[in-house]
Amino acid sequence: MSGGGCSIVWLRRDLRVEDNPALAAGVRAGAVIALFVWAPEEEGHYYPGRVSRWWLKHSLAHLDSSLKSLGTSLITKRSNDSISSLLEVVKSTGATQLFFNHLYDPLSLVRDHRAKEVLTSQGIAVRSFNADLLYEPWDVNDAYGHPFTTFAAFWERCLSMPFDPEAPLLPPKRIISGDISRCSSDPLVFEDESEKGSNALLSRAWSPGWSNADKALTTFINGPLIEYSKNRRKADSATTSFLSPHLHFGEVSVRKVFHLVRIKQVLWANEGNKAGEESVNLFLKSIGLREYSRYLSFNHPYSHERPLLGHLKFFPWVVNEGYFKAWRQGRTGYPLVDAGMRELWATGWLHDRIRVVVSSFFVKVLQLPWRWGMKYFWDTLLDADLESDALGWQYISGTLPDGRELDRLDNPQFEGYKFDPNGEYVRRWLPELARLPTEWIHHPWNAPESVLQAAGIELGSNYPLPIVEIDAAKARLQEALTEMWQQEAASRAAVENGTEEGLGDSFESTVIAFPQDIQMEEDYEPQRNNPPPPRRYEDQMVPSMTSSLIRIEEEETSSDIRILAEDSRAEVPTNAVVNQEPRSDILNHGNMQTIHSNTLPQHNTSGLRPAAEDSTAESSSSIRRERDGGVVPVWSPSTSSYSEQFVGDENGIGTSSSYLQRHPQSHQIINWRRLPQTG
DNA sequence: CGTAAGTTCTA
DNA sequence: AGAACTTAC
Repeated sequence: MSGGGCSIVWLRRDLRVEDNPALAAGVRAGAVIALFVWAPEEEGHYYPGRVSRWWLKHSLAHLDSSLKSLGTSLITKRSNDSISSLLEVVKSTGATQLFFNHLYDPLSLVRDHRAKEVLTSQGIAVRSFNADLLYEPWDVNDAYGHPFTTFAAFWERCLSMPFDPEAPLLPPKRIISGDISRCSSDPLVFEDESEKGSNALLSRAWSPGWSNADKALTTFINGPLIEYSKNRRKADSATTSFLSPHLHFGEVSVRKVFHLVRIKQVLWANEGNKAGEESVNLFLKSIGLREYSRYLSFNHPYSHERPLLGHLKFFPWVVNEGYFKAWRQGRTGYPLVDAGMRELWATGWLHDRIRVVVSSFFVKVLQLPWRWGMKYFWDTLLDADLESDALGWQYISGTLPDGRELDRLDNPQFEGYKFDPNGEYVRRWLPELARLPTEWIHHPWNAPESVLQAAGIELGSNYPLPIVEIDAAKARLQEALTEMWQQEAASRAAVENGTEEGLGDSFESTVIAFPQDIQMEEDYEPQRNNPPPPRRYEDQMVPSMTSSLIRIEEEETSSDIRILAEDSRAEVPTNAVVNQEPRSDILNHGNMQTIHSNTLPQHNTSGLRPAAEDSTAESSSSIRRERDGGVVPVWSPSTSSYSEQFVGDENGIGTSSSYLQRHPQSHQIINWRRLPQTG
């Protein structure tokens, strides 16, 4: 027991009692107030979607009942400002300490850093922990101490780190409750009446909550894992782990997953079970990608809204809301794509392979701005996860150094026969095609009229013709790429000549406002090769969390983001390269640099704030845990000049008013309940 | 044993 | 789509 007052354990996306370092620290320190603050407005544009909120609701209820059986209960606060709520709880409970686990999305990095500052200044001892990753982002560096810029190298390093990931902690045996007599819980509303009906079906397929997550993990490890390498290429998701929503909300710790899976791997290796061993490697790789998504987000806090490779700024996206609508509705005329999109809206779930299919179709065939697609995923996926989805879309869009080739355009027809060779998946989600023979199931437009008639299909009527022909898409993609490189070269020349500093208007061409008036009418008319509408400057505003960060800067005089940045510099380890340029300068004239995709990243001076790496290089895990307790990961805008290979992370957001200010309802834009249900 | 064809992979 | 690797004859 330390110093009288109790501790607040601020729970966020770590909704578990097992292997929860912040909770364990609170319990060790004495009496505990377990707190959850629901402040979705803080998420800005990324207000959680319907199914995600459904999950959260149940996960919290589950956690609350676990906490109750351990001796306390979950305090819930409804808020517009997490930090005010923290202060309020401090006041009403007399807490003297705050513990929480790290998050790595851009908003949390800033918010949590500020929380630490504000609470510390009020005399509260604040400690934070790694609970979400095998290794903290700042611990994984190349031989020169620089962050990795490709996944393979990153993951290889993770698997060969000199110290193992922390072993998972057991749940506390009991929790001494802090004094909550004067601290009331707010009722949290996660779904409105109209959403309840749609959500009712979810509980048939999913069981949120940490102990259910644990069961899902065990089931997977003892079942499908061994076949993972063999089966993972099927569109049907029978062999996936189904852990992603659990992992998103931190219902199970990734360290525990890693641990148990590794044990299984050793077992299989000893038995000489090569396939099992390989399966584990592949599964762990998908865990690694999740790690990498946090790593990227930490190193490039704008990666959810801006291509990491600069030239993509100049890609002439097709701004066609008709295409976008057809994609969402599953009416593109490509059966595998459409089946995937129908499954997504009906269930909130999509196999990883199909996510790749529908998103690469979106980017490469329709050439719609990838952020629209990412936003739709955010709104509809049960496991919507900003960092993972940003990584996925950037990978597909070819905006990562190791992403897919820009000019690669996969043919959905061939992918169909690859991932759904018998057409079962298509038939399940596209009943209108159910009677079509397998021979034609993935390319009905080629089917003889008699076959279509026998199957009851009238193309263009009850199932659309392809919205864009693949050949046309290929040609258009080539044109677009040519244009992109020309613009990129022109911009670079302009910068070199000093004619133009930064990007000027050219940047704006990729930053396209999310459509505002999406209606889900069914009377969709396929549009072919419509010229993109003219792009007005006002339309280019980014719907973004970072815009809302700027708003903080503008509106909250007491918490100027520049002050935040300067303060955080105190925590910069001495070996970090610090760009002293103040943020306001950056905003006014971005020092943007663009490069060719095939140039390898060379010097990526990190602008990260691991903070307070005070002790020496001891690698004993107990000491390390102690060290982690003092660290709050902070990304500080003033110090981010990451890599010359990448877009300057601080560029391009210099427009004055925030998207949120102008579109407060933007998160409600997609009313996808009104989509026609299939089946 | 050499070449062709097939398979599997790509964050 | 294309490379790299494996299998078949």
